[in-house]
Amino acid sequence: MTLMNHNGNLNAELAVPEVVIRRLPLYVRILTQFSNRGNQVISSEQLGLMLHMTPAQIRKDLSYFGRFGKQGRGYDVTILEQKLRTILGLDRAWNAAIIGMGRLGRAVVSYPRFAPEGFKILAAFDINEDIVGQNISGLQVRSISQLATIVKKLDIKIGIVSVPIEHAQEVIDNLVKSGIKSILNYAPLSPEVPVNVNVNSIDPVLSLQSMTYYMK
Amino acid sequence: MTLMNHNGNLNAELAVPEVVIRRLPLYVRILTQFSNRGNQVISSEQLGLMLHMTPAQIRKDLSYFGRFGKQGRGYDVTILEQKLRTILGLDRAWNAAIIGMGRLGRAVVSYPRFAPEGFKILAAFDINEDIVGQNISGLQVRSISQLATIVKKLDIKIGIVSVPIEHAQEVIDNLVKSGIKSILNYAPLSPEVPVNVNVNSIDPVLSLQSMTYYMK
DNA sequence: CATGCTTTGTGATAAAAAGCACTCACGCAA
DNA sequence: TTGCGTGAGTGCTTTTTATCACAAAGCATG
Repeated sequence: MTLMNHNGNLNAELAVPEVVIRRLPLYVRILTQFSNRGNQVISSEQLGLMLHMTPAQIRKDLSYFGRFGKQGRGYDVTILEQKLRTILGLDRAWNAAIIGMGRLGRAVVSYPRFAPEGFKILAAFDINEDIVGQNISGLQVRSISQLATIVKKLDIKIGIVSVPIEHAQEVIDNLVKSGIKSILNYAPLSPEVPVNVNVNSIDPVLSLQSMTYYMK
Repeated sequence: MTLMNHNGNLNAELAVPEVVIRRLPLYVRILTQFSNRGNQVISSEQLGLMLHMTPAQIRKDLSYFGRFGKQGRGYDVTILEQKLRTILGLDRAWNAAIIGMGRLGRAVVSYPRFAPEGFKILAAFDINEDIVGQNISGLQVRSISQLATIVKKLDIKIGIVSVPIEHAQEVIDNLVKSGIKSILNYAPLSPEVPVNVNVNSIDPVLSLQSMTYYMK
């Protein structure tokens, strides 16, 4: 049934499975580390070793996007890293807004690993009028009512939700209305969003709650 | 090949797929909400609606553990919640220790959703001697050298790793040596652990990095 | 106490993901 | 050059996961 091959495919670029996309950032990460150590070439076997996966899977994953390796040699670290960054859209910066500036929100904005990866939190919002107006880590907290305006003005593409669960769905609806298509959600719920909107939830409690199953 | 049926199976309780285990806490969460709203009965359809999954999948998942529903009616909310909690080991409290009391560690210990779910952070450790001895959110920060001793003394079963990536593997090795079998890891790496140890990583950067793929 | 409606539990089927194994490209060395 | 060793790319197979669809079970109603 004529599916895709490495580039230029008959019936859709939708064909790359989401699991594969979720693994690409892992590859990028290892490649960056490798390149920092001065290595020029890496094999699928080495990658697999570092990520605890089979070399075959890595090769398969990469083959969705092109032929990046050289037989008998491996992958050029720098080139592959660059290609994957481009594929993932990591060759540019992305602006984000955070909604919810309570304890969790404050922790998130001061988290030092977003900015170096090109994710810039440019605006902060809260529902609570006591918090609105405060300056937190260099961000002036705005009223949620300004969301749509600011999203447009600052070209914000990502929403980070760190409000309590009671407000989460409402805030997410607001983000969607403002045109946001990508949401990083810290609230413990499975939000309702249109199919063209992507939500990724961070939920350490769920992780703990499934680990306990194996502790008996 | 004679696999498991709902309880009492010929060749191993290992037979429940991990994906299923990871979904059970979601069911528990919805059941709790439902019961708080005073509902007595819930159907797989309602559950599926709230979690955006098919009713069939929910029924299949539950069928790994028993027959909890009544045909034509659904599941008794309270009973099912209780059963699932027991299956997951959530009918007791679990003691945890956190290693790394920098910014991230401080945020984690003050995160208000662990304790109510029965996860008690009883001890905090750090490598940095400047931090050791400080009192943070009611926890006396200890030297990492005391890890094994304290793990035994306080019956700690879960390790939470919030150290910078450079120290993460070393800290994880230490946890493993201390007898810890379950680790919640906030450092951006795929740690090396023995097969009988469970690591779950929380990594919001990876989430963002795969979402950008769909934003073009 | 039958009839109809609902929803479970589950074999069977389908879809998705992972892994295998082989071919052939490339680099190196003699 | 030629020959050898390594490792990518990829059809094919296997395994895993999700879905379908239906028989049987419970409840409600007259």
